[in-house]
Amino acid sequence: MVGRTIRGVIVRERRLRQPVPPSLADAAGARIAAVSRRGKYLIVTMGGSRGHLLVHLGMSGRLRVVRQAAPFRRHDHVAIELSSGRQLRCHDPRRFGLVLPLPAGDPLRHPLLRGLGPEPLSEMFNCTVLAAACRGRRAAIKLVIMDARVVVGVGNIYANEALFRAGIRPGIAARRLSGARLARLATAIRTVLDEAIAAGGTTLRDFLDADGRPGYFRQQLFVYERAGAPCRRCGTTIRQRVLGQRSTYWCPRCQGSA
DNA sequence: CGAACCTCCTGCGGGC
DNA sequence: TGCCCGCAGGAGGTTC
Repeated sequence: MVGRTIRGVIVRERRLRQPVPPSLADAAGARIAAVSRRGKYLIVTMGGSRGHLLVHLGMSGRLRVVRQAAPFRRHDHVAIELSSGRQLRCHDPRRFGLVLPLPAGDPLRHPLLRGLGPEPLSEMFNCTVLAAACRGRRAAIKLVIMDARVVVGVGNIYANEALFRAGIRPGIAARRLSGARLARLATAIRTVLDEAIAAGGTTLRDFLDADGRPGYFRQQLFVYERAGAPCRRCGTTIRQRVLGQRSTYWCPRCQGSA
């Protein structure tokens, strides 16, 4: 997309997580200067102080670049027409996603991005930061690492998997964990994300990347969606419960003894 | 302030 | 076969 010009914007469904504002049409004529990311938010920066487009895929969102004439499919809500003769299609059955124009200036000052914690694969995220976030907190450790103010990018799959690798039970109060165990956890978060990215992500049902390919990290999951199955490390039956309204999986033997 | 709970929405698989 | 129920990758918001 970088270097292309936005010829026009087609909005077929405005009712996303936030309504798509009519001003999105003002992007027409702008050149795409850069595409970046903060947490799970995508940022399309337009040249000439034309501002940015903030995109989030929610749970079911998908971005595809297709030829201009490709027929619209159900749940293709927004299309960005590019000077290449192709369109960026925003497809999102559940409509938990977001397409929002942002004014020129630092997009990180926007309310949705301002309070975000460090990127997990950057130097800014380490055991010291994690320990500070856990100090005094009675919340379950899984909820803490899924809190975007603490660290971004750790969704339900990778929270479960990182806790398994660190040998930590998901429901334990964050403040009860020693610095040494939190150091293991910080490392596990980075490792699991690195490996998942290398595998192209995790396709559970319908995830496809921008080129339409699935991800293969599912084959490397130790606990997620494995309730009742034997632990890959010790054979103990994987357990499941709900924590913060999200499915939570753990091996009672590999993850703590308490 | 933290913690618990709710909400948005469609699709799919399982049970009956 | 068809219907109902529960659950699903996120995350901002409300209430106490």
